[in-house]
Amino acid sequence: MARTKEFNEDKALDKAIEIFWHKGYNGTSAQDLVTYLGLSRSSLYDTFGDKQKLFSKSLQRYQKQAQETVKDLLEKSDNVKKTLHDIFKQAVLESLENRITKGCFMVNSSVELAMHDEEIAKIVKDNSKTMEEVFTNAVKKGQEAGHISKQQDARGLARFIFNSYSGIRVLARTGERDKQVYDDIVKAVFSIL
Amino acid sequence: MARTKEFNEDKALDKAIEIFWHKGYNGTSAQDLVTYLGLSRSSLYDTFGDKQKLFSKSLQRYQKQAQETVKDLLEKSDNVKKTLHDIFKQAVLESLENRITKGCFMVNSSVELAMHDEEIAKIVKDNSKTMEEVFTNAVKKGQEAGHISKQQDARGLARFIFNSYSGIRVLARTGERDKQVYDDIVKAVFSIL
DNA sequence: CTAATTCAGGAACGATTGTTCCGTATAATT
DNA sequence: AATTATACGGAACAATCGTTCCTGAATTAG
Repeated sequence: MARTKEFNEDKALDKAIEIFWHKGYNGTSAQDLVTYLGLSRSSLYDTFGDKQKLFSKSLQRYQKQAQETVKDLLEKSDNVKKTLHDIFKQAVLESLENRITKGCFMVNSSVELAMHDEEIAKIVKDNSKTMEEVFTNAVKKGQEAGHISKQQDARGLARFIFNSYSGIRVLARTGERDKQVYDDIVKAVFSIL
Repeated sequence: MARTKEFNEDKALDKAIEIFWHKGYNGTSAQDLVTYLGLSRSSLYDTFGDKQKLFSKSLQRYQKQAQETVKDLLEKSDNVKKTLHDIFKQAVLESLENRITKGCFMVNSSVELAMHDEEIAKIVKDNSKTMEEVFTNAVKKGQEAGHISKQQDARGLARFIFNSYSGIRVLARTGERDKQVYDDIVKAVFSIL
């Protein structure tokens, strides 16, 4: 009975992720969104409600994607320490490859909004909890396989790993472009495991 | 010849630090500043120029204060490892004590602005460089005194320490209030040294 | 064909943004 | 006491903010 949408909602969301990731929530205007997503004001508001809802949906989509990638890699891995190392190496590469580094959308959003927006705070908390679980399981697996030291408990190490990862993403956001800096950090982090 | 200022410029700057630290640059309006600093629009603009200049001055003042504190502690210390540990413990306490945690003004500003404001980027870069130097000297001192392992080079460890510190400040900003999480991270960090 | 719905584009909304300007009050210097 | 430079309070600015609404054309299902 009705006309079909001409744009793909998920692709529009991916565009929204990109611009919010780069400019932040407060730094992105409605006009920015209209221009960058390539759809009209009316379509944008009809589809996504308002700016806050669009941001929230974008962050949730980003979280889901990022989480699943890491989770799959670690669950399929038969050498968890190496896989963790690969994940960090990948983060370092991403920090260096683009002239404009965006860091981590979740970290950026935590810093900008978690204190002021309950819904975003909830997403951030969910993410932390899930990632802690993923890393904890991974560390346990590595400890049982003998790849990772059993001197410290798995959850503590998982929290440490996640913290180091956050730090690296902040570093990227500062514009650091010296690979040696990242490599020094990663080296120290993995000297513990 | 002229009327005297009724307010103290440095105290006003400290107020500006507080509100920018809490709400970020884009999240703080001119009205917020007028209200919170307690001076008129005209005085504010006459004294500090514009919002960007006021922010820049605030961040520089914060940097100077924070840097000197850490630098003094480490240079006067005769057990650098313990002093570093104290600095981390202090950061953990600050993350837990206020119902509203502000993280680290420098980290927040890096994430929000370093990509988009060259002047802020310069301050952030300066800060990173100086802090790296301070930590490197501290680690060297600790290594010579036998408190810190010589297995890894001082600069690499310094970068790792700074990175862990950033991570903890992000964690605070996410609203994490479980002391155990912070303690696990600090424990892992210091197991390296 | 009809009815329903979405589309793009833009006008327009009131609110808020950062900033400027002006008249008056005030205090130090002559 | 007169002069003068500046701080002050507040009105006012244009611009932009996020959001709503209207138009008319396009598209689809019944």
